[in-house]
Amino acid sequence: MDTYKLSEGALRTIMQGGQVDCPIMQVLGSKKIATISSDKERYRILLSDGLFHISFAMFTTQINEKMESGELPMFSVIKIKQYITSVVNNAGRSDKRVLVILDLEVIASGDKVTKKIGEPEPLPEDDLSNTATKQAASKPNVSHEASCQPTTSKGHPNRVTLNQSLQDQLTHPISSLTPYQNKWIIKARVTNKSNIRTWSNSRGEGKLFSMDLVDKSGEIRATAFRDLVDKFYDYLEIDKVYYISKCQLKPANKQYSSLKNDYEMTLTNESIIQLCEDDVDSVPQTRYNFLTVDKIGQMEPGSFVDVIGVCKAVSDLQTFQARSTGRELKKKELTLVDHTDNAISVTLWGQEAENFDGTSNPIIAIKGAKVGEFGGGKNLGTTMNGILKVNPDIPEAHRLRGWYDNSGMHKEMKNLSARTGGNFDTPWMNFKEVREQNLGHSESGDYFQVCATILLLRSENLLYKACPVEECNKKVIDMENGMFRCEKCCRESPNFKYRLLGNVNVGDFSGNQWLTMFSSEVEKVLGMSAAEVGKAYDEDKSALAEIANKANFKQFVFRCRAKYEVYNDENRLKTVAVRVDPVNRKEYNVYLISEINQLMGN
DNA sequence: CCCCCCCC
Repeated sequence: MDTYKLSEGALRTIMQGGQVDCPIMQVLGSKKIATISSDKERYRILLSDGLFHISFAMFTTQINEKMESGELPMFSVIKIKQYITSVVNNAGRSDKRVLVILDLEVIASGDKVTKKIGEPEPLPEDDLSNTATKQAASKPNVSHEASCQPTTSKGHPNRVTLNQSLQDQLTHPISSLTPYQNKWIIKARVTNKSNIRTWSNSRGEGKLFSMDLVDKSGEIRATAFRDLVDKFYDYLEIDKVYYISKCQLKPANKQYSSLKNDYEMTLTNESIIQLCEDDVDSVPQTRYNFLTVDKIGQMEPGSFVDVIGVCKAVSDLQTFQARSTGRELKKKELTLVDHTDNAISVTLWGQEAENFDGTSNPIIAIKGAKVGEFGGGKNLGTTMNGILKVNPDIPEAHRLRGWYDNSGMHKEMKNLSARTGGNFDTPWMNFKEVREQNLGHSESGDYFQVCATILLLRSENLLYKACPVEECNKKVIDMENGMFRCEKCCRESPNFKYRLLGNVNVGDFSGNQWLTMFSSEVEKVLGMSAAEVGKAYDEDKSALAEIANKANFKQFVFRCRAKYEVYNDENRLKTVAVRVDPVNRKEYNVYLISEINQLMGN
């Protein structure tokens, strides 16, 4: 069996705050850590250097994935390529230093090693204690904090006087930040900064802004509220690099953020932000996680993606009223294509739409575009949190430029935004909204869906004899000689099929409406086939009234098409329930909750 | 503590 040499004694050096390059260690075990909220799982690692072992090593999120995929079974020998130690406040007890592993290489899988190497003992408490760690950490912490006082004099920020190695030792990668330890300093670039926005709702009111922070290891969103807006907004400038410390971390709400981080930060009164002008080129610009256009077809509406493509076409600026708020909206729609030969429609809004110049087919990179769905096709839209760059100087952009100019411009593209014709996105309405919105004037009719109760299903004309020809459902004329004539097919036949015609008044809390329904939908309402209704009628001519009555006060979701039609020289609104379904409570509640939220101003 | 981001 192979033997592996561990870096004996390295843990003592590291846990006292010292540096060891690429130590070799063995994983002796792991334990899932209980985490707050729905946060991803984290592991606490039992780690040995052959001489000592510690039980409070942690991995960053990326390495957690290795843990979950089984790449790091017990007894694995690893090379630790990058790590930091952090002092955590141990709930009032003495502070504790933890080892956070940022990058590692598996030297040998535990399946191969199969046993513990050496006879490691627990690293003595003395080497972990408050005094030892404070001694190791106090000097840089003190000197650094002294140099990181916030300054309001924009033109003359205090110079950071630390030498480079000290800074590197002090600066933590963004990817290592967690809510479980709070003594960190990051060196990060502000890649995006929102406008100052005010809010007012049932929980209070105030103002805020947020920004995106980026370093070599990752990215995170930070938000400042109320008076901290005044304190920091002007000082923080897009594209500049800052030392930042003492912010509060909390799980990120993925619904609202496209950044690749499980956490986001909130600035507090203790937060320290200091402009950094040393070695800023080592801090990257915008971090993209580009998805090729073809992949966007599989994305859920509401999710965020980073995308890069060629602007193949752009619409004129369009202005219209928002149906919900009545606000005037401006948009421009551009068609983005890439080397996968797929195209997708991207909507730009407001100022961004007005300023956008799509001539000469520029390359467009968007960080944090929101995926939408319309008519069964997918589309993208920019949001306030996203970043749009025209002709960015990055390799992906140069590659696309070459592709498009050489061959891409002549290619036929698959349009992911094409409507598939399904009844997607039919808006929910109540009858008051139906009345007020004066529907029915468009060429193809206006669609809406309503959850309503049947007030009256008319038994008159509920049943009719129809042409037996498969695709022909025309009412036949009883020739009174055993034959039935279809005017549409111009032929007589000895038989017919029964069909139903729904003439129904349905209502909700806000009003009621007469609808017509085709046979298939009346069958769903009655829970009987047309043939069954016909049979009951043949046996007892008065059966229809009773059958129709049974439908009353039942509740359904009616998917309706409203359209004005000329009838007897009169233009009247006809509303057809093209689909009737039992109420899907879960789906309907999503709509009701969104209505409630809107009423609450959330 | 926000999180509205719209339309066909």
